[in-house]
Order: sequence, then structure tokens, then C-alpha cells
Amino acid sequence: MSMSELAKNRTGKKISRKELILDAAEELFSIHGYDGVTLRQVSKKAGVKLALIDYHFGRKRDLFESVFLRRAKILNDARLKALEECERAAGPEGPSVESIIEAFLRPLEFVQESEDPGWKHYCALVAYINNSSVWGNVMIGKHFNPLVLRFIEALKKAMPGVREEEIFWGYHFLSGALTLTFAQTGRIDELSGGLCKSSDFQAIYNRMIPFFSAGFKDIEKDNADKTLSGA
Amino acid sequence: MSMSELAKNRTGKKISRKELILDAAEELFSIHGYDGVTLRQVSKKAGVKLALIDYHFGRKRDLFESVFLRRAKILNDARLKALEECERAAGPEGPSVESIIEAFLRPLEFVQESEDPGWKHYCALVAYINNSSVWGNVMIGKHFNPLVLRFIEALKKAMPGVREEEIFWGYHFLSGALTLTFAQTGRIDELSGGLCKSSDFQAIYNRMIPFFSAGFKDIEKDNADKTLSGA
DNA sequence: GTCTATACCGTGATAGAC
DNA sequence: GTCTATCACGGTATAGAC
Repeated sequence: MSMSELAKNRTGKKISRKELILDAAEELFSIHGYDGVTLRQVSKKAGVKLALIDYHFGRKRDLFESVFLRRAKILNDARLKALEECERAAGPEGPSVESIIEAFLRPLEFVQESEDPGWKHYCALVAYINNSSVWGNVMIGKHFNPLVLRFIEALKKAMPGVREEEIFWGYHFLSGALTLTFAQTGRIDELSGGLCKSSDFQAIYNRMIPFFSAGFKDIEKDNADKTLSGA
Repeated sequence: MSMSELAKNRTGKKISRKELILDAAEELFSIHGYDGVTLRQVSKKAGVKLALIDYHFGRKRDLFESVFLRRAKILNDARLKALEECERAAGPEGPSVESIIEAFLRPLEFVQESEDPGWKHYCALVAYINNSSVWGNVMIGKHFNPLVLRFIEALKKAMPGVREEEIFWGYHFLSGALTLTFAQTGRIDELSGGLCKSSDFQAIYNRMIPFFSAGFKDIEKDNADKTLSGA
């Protein structure tokens, strides 16, 4: 790697031009979506020549995928680790619903704490992809579903007797709430007249964990009711 | 209106070319987003000449807004009516949290029952807009927030003593889950191995209402706890 | 008032020369 | 790694036909 490929970001760390392109693309794609961004905009924002994007990533589609993949593994490894730890910490009867949801969400807090603003852009990009019927099933399905199924398994153990599909629906609701949070539209800020700050992920997770735990427990109660009445 | 402006849809009803353009644009925008659709694609799908779009709607942006506005009022009027009815039906102490959420969601069921497939496309479009940091605050804020604040008010009455911001957060979660449902990505279908059908809105609302009611009630309980411990 | 044919001109992704 | 050419496509404008 030659010196000319390196630049300094604001924390003083040297980063390659390839990374600069990824950073610029990440931010732009997260705001305007795939079709709303041109490679020229990316090259301008990254401060590199247009042709360098072609050199490093080839087609636009591949650049988009590279942006998505760069942080996917880091994110999911952190969540998997959190789940495994909460399983270890729990007794033989396994972790509670609440602690499983906590393991799913808490690792995301570093996004806000990180000095790298790219993580916030990345979350917005995940929101864009997750809501897209074009990209969602391909990219999220391929790279996030294995981890999600791991969490679903844990929830099933924590709620024995509950029908599988009910747990999947609960996850769907959780995923939707998280996605809208990631999207960072600022709508809740305005709607609430400034009472809620959509940028304060920690405040959100603090509320999401009990809120969704209550939802899941309601499923469990309902299912138990049905089992009883069916007996 | 001349005969030449009319065509027949599959239910045999005559619809104007202007409506055909709106229908085509609605479907395409809902799948590919604003930037992912060209006016030429719209004209082709609608079966009209390109210049006709310019004649009826002017700029692309204005077409997009026309598509969004066409059904917004119908949708929100139905929900407002449902809320008012549930308030009338309740005693002087006002409606329950559960019945308020029901009034928010149930009117959406006609979307699935309607013969007009455009309603499903419209919902996906709302999902796209609600998750977009570019369009969300402008269009959803302007045309949906007044209704939403009406529901928030009802929830506040149903949960006296709960801090306003907690209710806003609860709404944020509800909105996210609903948005992901609207988006119709089919991801939950695949994730669940076919157990869940994302097209079955009725099944979803049946589960959302108790799930989110439980979440809100948990907020209420928490708040009461804090009040007690603070006393 | 409704619709069509056609042209404009900037911009886009991409390929190939250097 | 970089520069430049290519060539299709995009939104929009306009003149005129029914």
C-alpha cells in the first residue's frame, strides 16, 4: 500500500482510499437508497477520481454489497457473543425472554458510542435494505437470518409450549420497531415536539427491552390460556 | 370527459387515463422507490404516452405527491371514524388502551379485503416514505401526524399519570412494526419457513393488538412503580 | 380540454486506452 | 491507478393534432 492511498480521518488514523469510498457510499446510500445515488456523487464525497471506484469495486451493485458486508459480520458476531454469554450466565433452565431481547439489542449500543459516525449510517442502510422488497430478502436474508434463527431458538426454549409462528410474529414486530429506529428519519422527534430524540439509541433500547418482553409474555400467557381451555 | 380517456379495469369499471397513471406509478414507486422509477416505465405500465404524464402531473415530484395524497385522506378518515366510535362506545372514563390500538389498526383491514390491489401497493409506498429520511418527515409528518396526535391524546387519557414521552415511544414501536408489515418484503415468510404469511394483514392485526397493548400496559405499570417508589 | 410526436440536453454507468 | 470516450437513458419542453 503506497503512501498516496492513505489519508487521515479526523481522529488522525490513516485510512485507505478504498475505505474512503466505502464510507462515502455508505452515507449516501443510507440516505438516498441505491438508485438515489450516483457513482459521481460517491467519488466527489470520497475525494477520489470516479474511475477508482470502478477499479476497486467494479459495478455499482458490487460497491453496494461491499458496503453492506463490511460491517455485517462485526455486528452479528457481537450479538452472537452476547447471546452465548447470557446463555452461559443463566441456569440450566436457560435465559429469560427479557435477557434474550437484551442480548439482541444491547450490543447495538456501541453504534452510538463509537467515534466512527459510519456506524450510524450503516444502521440507516440496514433499515433501507430491510424495508426494501428488492434488496431485503436477498441481503438481509442471507446474512442476518442465521443469527436471527439462533435468537428464535433461544426464545422458543424460554417460552415452551408457545407455537413457533407466534414467536416469529413477535420477532417481526421487534424487527420493525428496530428498523424504524435505525432509519433515523427524525419523525418521532418532530411528532413529540422534541420530547423524544431518535438519535438516542440507548434511551430507545432501555424502553424496547421491557416493552417487547411484555409483548412476548402476553403471547405466552395467551398460549397457556388456550392450552388450558383446550385440555 | 371523452370516451378516449377511459379504459376498463378487470372489474369492468371504467377508469380514466389519469387514474391509470396513478395506479402504475403507485405500484412502481412502492417497489423501487422514487429514484428507482423512470417516467418512461410509468408510461409503459400505464399504457399511455410519456407526454401525458407531463400533461396531467407536471414534474416527477408532483406525480409522486399526487400518488401519496390520493388515498391518504380516505385512510385517515376511516381511522378517525373508528376512534370516535370507540370513544362513543366507551363509558365516561374513556376507551381502553386495547380498543384505541384496535381503532388504529382495524380500519386497515379493508386494504386486504378490497378488490383494488392498489391499496396494497399504497401501503408499501407508505412504508417506503415512512422509512425515508428524505420524504418521511415532509409527507408523513404533514398528512398523518394530526391523526396520530389524536390517537396519542386518547392513549394519554387511557393511561393517566404516564409521562407523555413514554407514550410517544410506544407509538414509535407500533409504527415501526406496522411499517415493516406494510413493506411486504416477504422476509418473515422465508425466515419462518412459510409459517407466517406477510400478506395476511388480518392475522397480523389480531396479534399486534394484544402484543402492543401488553407493551403499553407495561409502561403504565412501570410508571406506577416509579410513582410508588418515589412516594 | 385531452393527447401525441419528437427533440433537447444533461447525466449516468461502464469500457478501454494509457 | 488514471483519463477520456462512449452511448444509452433521464426529465423536461414544445409544437401541434383531435
